[in-house]
Amino acid sequence: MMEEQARIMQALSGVTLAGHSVQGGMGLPPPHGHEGTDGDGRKQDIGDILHQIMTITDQSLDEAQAKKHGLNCHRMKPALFSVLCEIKEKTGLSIRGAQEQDPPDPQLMRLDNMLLAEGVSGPEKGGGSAAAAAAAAAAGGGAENSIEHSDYRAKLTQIRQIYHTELEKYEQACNEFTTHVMNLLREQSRTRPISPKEIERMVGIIHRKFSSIQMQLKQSTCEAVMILRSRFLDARRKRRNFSKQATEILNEYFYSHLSNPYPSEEAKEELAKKCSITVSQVSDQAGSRRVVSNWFGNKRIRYKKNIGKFQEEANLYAAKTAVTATHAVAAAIHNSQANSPTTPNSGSSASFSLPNSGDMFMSMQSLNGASYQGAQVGANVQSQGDTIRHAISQTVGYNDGLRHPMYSPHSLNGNGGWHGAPTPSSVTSPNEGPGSVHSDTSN
DNA sequence: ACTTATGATTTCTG
DNA sequence: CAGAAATCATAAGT
Repeated sequence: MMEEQARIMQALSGVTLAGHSVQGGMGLPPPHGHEGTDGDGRKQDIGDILHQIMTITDQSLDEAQAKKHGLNCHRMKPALFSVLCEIKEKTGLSIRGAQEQDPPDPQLMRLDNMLLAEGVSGPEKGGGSAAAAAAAAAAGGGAENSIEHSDYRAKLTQIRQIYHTELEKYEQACNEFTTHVMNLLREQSRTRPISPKEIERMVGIIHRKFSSIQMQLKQSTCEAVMILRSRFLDARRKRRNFSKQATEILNEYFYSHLSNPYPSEEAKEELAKKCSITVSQVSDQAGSRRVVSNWFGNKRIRYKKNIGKFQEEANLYAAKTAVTATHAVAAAIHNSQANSPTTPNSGSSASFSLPNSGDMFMSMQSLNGASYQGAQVGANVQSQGDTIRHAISQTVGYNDGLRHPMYSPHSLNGNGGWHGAPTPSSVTSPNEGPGSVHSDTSN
């Protein structure tokens, strides 16, 4: 502080009359002479100077420059200067006191966090094209959502680039402006006292201003990202039919667990994996499981609503699984011939406690006119459990007295699950006919 | 253009 | 909260 003052003084003395450096004390008017004529003249003089100073801004540049020079050379200048120093010293305290620490703006923090989370402000994650290629390569077969994903990434990269450019621009402008102001202040410091604190404050103000501009940038960037995101989400929300393969897998599971088509979370996950329903997006896990849940929810209700319509499909998948099951069982039996085949477990996933093939068989019969060539399909139509037993009974001669493999009228309704399971018998003709009840009264 | 299929969402329910 | 049921909105088939 002291040396700064000294510096300013020095600079000043270089400009003004060399001899008149201010002597240590306050630069008040010299005490000699009473409040007489001399004093009045001086007062007048000072008032004049002040007036000039105050009006200097109203004048043209040249004029002002000239006036400034004049003032600089004025004999009273050193005195005034030190007075100003005094005043500043005092007011400076209050300013300093009033200067609150800028609180870390929560809004800005929020934006920063979001930008970081969105990968806009974070480190560059591989070039767009490279990333896209990687994504495409990774996905292999069903890469359609990866393509979308890379599209998204590309757009995000674009946003990021703009953001960074703008940010840099602002930064640069801020620096430029700061140096400019600093120079200005330095220049002015010859005329008026400027403490480093003041400069600091000035710089602080400038920075704050610029950061508020930056905040706007960040905000609009955030908005852009949000829009992009939502548009993407919408695009994803748009119905995309699953791949043939996926529906196949799901249907397989559904029909082979017809008596209890409620896959466990575990099973859902597995199914999701199998179907490569990697519907990216956050929570690949929960998300894909939800997708599977949706599918089963829809399937259950729609199946129940109009069994007839699903008959063909049911037969198809039942037959399919039956075949695989038979093979599996055959293999199993082959492997463990010694073991008593008390628990015929199929290789496929776990627990279908009470497979009641009755559903299918019966409802198939109840199909309106065009009954599906009964016997043959009927045999195949049995769901896994029965098929297995059947196969076993044929192969090994194992037969628990469960029920007739071919014809089991009322499924043991013991299986509570799948409650609404339309009792086949009552279904006689679940309103079939031409205008079958639209499941959805759409719109 | 209209209908059907189908994935998702919303609302309701136990 | 999971699942049923209703509903929405779009894809796909005609």
